[in-house]
This record gives sequence, structure tokens and C-alpha cells, in this order.
Amino acid sequence: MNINEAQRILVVDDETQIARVLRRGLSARGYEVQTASDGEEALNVFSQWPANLVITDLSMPQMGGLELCRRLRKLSQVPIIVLSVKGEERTKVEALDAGADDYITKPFGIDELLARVRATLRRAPTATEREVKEITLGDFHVDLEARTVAARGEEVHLTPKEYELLVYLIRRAGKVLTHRVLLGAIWGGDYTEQTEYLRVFVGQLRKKIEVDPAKPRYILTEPWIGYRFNAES
Amino acid sequence: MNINEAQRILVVDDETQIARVLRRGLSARGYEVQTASDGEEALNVFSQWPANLVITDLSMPQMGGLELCRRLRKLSQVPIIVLSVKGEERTKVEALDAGADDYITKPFGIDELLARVRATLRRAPTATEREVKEITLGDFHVDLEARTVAARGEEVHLTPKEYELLVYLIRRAGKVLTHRVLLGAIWGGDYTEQTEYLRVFVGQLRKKIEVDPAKPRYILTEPWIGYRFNAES
DNA sequence: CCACCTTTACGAATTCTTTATAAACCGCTT
DNA sequence: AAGCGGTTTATAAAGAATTCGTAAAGGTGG
Repeated sequence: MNINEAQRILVVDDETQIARVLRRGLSARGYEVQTASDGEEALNVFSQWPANLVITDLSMPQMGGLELCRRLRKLSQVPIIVLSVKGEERTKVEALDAGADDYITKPFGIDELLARVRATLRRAPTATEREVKEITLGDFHVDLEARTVAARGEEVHLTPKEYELLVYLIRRAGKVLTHRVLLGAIWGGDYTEQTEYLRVFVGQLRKKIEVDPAKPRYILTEPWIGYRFNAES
Repeated sequence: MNINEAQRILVVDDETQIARVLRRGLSARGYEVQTASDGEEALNVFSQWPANLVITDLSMPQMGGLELCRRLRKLSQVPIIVLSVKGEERTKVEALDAGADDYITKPFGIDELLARVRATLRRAPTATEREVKEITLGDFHVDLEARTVAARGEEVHLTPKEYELLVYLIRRAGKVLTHRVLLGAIWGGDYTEQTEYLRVFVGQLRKKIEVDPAKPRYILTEPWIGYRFNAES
């Protein structure tokens, strides 16, 4: 799949059993893998060996996955996938708030993990905000200069908040965006609890851009967490 | 990369650490670099040493990046790249309103910055509007030398401000132009809040150029944002 | 005096916010 | 596996806030 250089993945988990399974599964697919057993160690490894993707457990001795996310985000935009177990819902959302890209709930199959890894790595270069004149993504085209949006070739008229929200989603397509993050980005830091705003505006956006607003293909709901823009399919 | 003379870049940031990193990275690529630690100083340097590009942080003592953008725009069309911290979406928009050409969110890699610098400099010469004597667009014909406008073949008499406004709209047909931008362009930077002027003049223009002023086909309203000139249909 | 710009005023239109209700979802018990 | 509270989500629609369109009065300079 890859060319000259293999993608580097840093796996962070204190359970050596799991770490070993992941290392094997990922190495077999041609990824270069390093492991660390807590956040502290992960940061050290990362500074020496800048990975293209970090997969981290949440509960660990020394420094947990949540703190690791925060620290990593100060250094880099490296994609992060969080592993969580049932009952860590709160921490999971906090990790996503802190900038994690996606999550997987234990127990999971190696195939599911590999799929997430591929998806996350695929959009990594696109995810960061670059060339800011226009964005084409799947069925959508956004002209940032003209402030126009076209879905499947047809221009749709959006109100200011609808436009801001959609552009924010599209720019981070594939990434899980928490309610808090979205509200903070569009309405500002004082409205991070007003999830009802989001529901209303997501609903309006779906009415305008989805083929069947009742069965959304683009703006997907992540129950209890937030939303995610889906470019594929 | 460059020919005889190196491109001059002015870096404005109060964090000397960052300023130093930028200076090093840019110098290594053959750019000539000067630094300033706030807007005040930047203006001084700029008047003595007209840079081809200005890179400025937003939050600084004395004079912030926002004000610097406004002041620079009164002096020159020099391209400006703004550095902002994650989550300052609002300020970013203000900076672009104030005339910034691009923005980068901290933290960023030096490669990303260099890419933006190249892109911005590449656009720069094109940005200066070409010498054009007349414009034909859809049902409209503008003779810039004679200062006359014809709609659907018939000449319409416009007052100076009406003329300026219409030409500004036509030149940027298809783009949504914010109230702020339009007011700044026609009335100057001190009137960017007087949206009532716009309402009046757009109304007068519509009466003169629209077939049915109550249902505008050319000058379209983008509620809460501004106006847009529609060339098609 | 005339053309133009500025300012004011208010109903109409649009968007944003808030509320209400039904539907969907989760974990839990039976 | 089915049923059942407790949440969360989807949707419509009322209410509030802001802006837009328009006419007209007031001001300015030649």
C-alpha cells in the first residue's frame, strides 16, 4: 500500500498483552510500530520518533490518555485514536474534546481497528487547514472566497451560522467532533452547554443538504458525543 | 528559488522564541527577514523597509495584529499572513475582514508556513488589479474611462458613490461581500459600521438597474452578511 | 437651486433562540 | 428476549431579536 517509507504508529497501552497484539497486527500490514506503556513514556518516544498516528488507551498509570491528548496537541496535530472501555464515557468525551480524532470501544476486532487506522491516516493531510480558497469533498464544494456551498452540483443557500457549522464540519471531515467543540467553535466559549442549538441547526442543515434528511449520509450523529461529517459512501 | 533580489518578509511576534524560529526557517529558504515585537514597531520597520510579505501574531502588547492589519492596509497592499491560536475563529474572521490574506493556526509546522508563504507571494502580483478599460458582464457594460454604465443596453445615470459601489460589486461578481468590506472599500475604513448607508445606496442602485427592484436579480442580499452581484440568469 | 450624501423612521423579512412533543437509544430488570 | 424508566435526539413551530427595504427629511457644497 505504501511507497518508500512506512507510516509510523505509536501504540500506548499499559497492558502488554494488548500492546503486543496491536503491534503484531499493525506490523503485519506494513506499519512501523513503537509502543509505550504510559503517557509519560509516550511523550518521550514521540519527541524522538514523531509518529504519523497515536493509538492510546485511556486509563494508565503515571499519565493517562486524556492528559496525553492534551500534551500531544500542544506539540503537534498528529491524529489520535483513543481506546476506551465501557464506563469511561466521560473520559472518552473529554479526550475527544481535547482533540482526539476518533475512538474505539473495547473489546474490538483487529479488522475494525485497521479500518479506523486507514481512515484516519487517509484524511490526515487533508484535515489540517490548508489552501484556503476552496474545498472540494465528495459531493460538496465550498468556495470560501465567494462564501457559497454546492451540494451535488447545486448551490444551497445557508444562513451565517449554518454556513459556519457546515464549513467547520467539512474541514474536519471524518473526525468525531464533540458538542462542546462545535458549540465553542461556532457560538463561542459561553455556549458550550447549549446542545439544543446544535440539534436545531444540524437538523436545518440536513434538510438543506441531505438527500433524505431522516437518514443522513453526510452529517452523522455520534450518540452521546457529537457529530461527524462523512465524505465517503 | 529566487532571482536577483530576495523577497523581504517582516515577522511580527512578541514571543521571541517563535520569532527566532520563523526567522531561521525563512532565512534558510533565501528570504530576507526582519522582526518586530509589536504592531507599533512593525509599522516603523515597514516604513523604512517595505516588505513583500508580513507575518503577524494576533495578540501582542501595544498594538495587536488586528489593528496592524488595518493600519498596513491604509499604506499598502502588502500580503499579510496572520498567526492565531486555536479557537479564535471569531478573531480570525475579523483579521480577514481587516485585510489579512491568510491565517495559520498555532501550533503549525514550518513546512506548512513555508507553503502558505509561497502561495501568498505567488498570488500577490496577480492581486493588483489589471489595467482594464471596460467590463462586460451579463446584462451590464461598464466603461471605466468614460465612467458610464449601461444595463441591458440602456445607459443609466449613477452618482459617484453609486458608481463606485456598482463597479466594486461587478468586479467581484459571484462573491459574497460583507458589509464591512463594502463600506471600507467605498466609504473608507472609518465607516465600516454604517450599514445604513449600504441599505440606502443598494436600494437606489436597485431602483436604477433592476427590472423589478422589489425582486432583485442582480444585487442579491445575503442576510446578516452582505451583498452579492449575480451575473447569471 | 440642484444634485448628492447623510440621517432617521418603521413595517417587512430573515435569522436566531426557545419551547414543546414525538421518536430513538441506552442500560437495566424481569 | 421483552419490557421499562431515563436520556438523548429529531422535528416543528412559536417567540424574540436583529437586520433589511423604503421613503422621506435634513444637510452640504457648488
